[in-house]
Amino acid sequence: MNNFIEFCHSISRLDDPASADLLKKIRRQTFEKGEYLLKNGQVCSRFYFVEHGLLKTSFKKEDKEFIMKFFTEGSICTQLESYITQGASTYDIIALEASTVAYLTYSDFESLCQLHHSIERLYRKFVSMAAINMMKRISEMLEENATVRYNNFIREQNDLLQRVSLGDLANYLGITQVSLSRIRARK
Amino acid sequence: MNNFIEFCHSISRLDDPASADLLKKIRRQTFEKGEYLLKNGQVCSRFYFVEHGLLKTSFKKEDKEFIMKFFTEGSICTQLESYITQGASTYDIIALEASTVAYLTYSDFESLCQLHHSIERLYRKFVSMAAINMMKRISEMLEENATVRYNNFIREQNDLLQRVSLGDLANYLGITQVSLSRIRARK
DNA sequence: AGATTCTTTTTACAAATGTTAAATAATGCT
DNA sequence: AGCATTATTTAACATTTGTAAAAAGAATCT
Repeated sequence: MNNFIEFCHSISRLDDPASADLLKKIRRQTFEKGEYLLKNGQVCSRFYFVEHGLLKTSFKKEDKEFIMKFFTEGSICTQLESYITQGASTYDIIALEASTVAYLTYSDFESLCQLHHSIERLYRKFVSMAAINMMKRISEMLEENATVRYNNFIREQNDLLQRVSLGDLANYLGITQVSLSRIRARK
Repeated sequence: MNNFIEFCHSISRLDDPASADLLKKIRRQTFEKGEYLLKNGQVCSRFYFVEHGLLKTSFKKEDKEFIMKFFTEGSICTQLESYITQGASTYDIIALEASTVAYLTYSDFESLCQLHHSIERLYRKFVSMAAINMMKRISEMLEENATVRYNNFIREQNDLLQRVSLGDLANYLGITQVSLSRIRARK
């Protein structure tokens, strides 16, 4: 499922006028590998959907990078805090592969929500999905050590393992690359 | 702010009919210290708001307990995943102090969302707030070690420190009580 | 191919956290 | 008050993870 409007329909029923209005507002853009969709300090003014490619949201602290999330084809990709509050982001969004994204601007999406109850509901469900995913991540970080987290990752996102550098994977798991390398060695 | 309906108004504008309908559906209940609002395996069928008291959501794994969140006066208290999916919860919700909560049942809240666009928007904002909070928690777990997380906790929730056992605090921080005790000792 | 750069692994040592058990302190009960 | 229970701290040792530096391996470029 890498078509935004189809994805929306699969998440929540949209009446025809809503669907038509939504379709009119969807924009599209492509990014090269390494390009920034959002830079630390900017406001995230777009609600992205990944059609092709792979991206990450991350932030840096004292030369160390931490990755909040990878975004693959068929997933919503936004820096939620900045998007919701329309405040400066502390995160980047960076293309890890050449990527094409569909997006709605913040003001378009907000207008659509005002105009169409069914789009407001769609948005509600998007955020609900994001919240559930984050809760799972928190649980996993609480209860499992890095070895288990790594094994969970290769079990649940084996495809990603092929596409993400081990450095980035370590930054996502919250350990150093050296530590990840160690974990991989003893198996 | 420990009145549910006022809290709702403070989050998102509600038109009068919506506000009136919402008010009609709000129920109230009190719990003794130690009582369960939700047990692992049950479906979370209520959307709680804490008027007085203190609660936690937690889960157990191999005798170890992990705490997802504390809920104080004036905050939403729900096991979001179970509530949203209406599936069995893997978490408990437990009163840490005698507590009184206001709540909406799932079916009432869903009906209200169908009926009133402004309540759908309110719900959207509730979930957005929850998502932002969880994202902050994830960042903190990624970038800070237990000592810093403990110091952040006493800085940002010093009131809670007085009300929560150190065991529970350790379970929230994701470390053992022994380790927390050590952190507290060296200061 | 050779040179360069980036990624990953390895090594050695330091620091943080976990585990188990015991000791101490605090709380609640009768 | 005295007893029992629970919460917290301390100690000793094991394991995990971090740090820094070097080595090995892969990818890129000309």
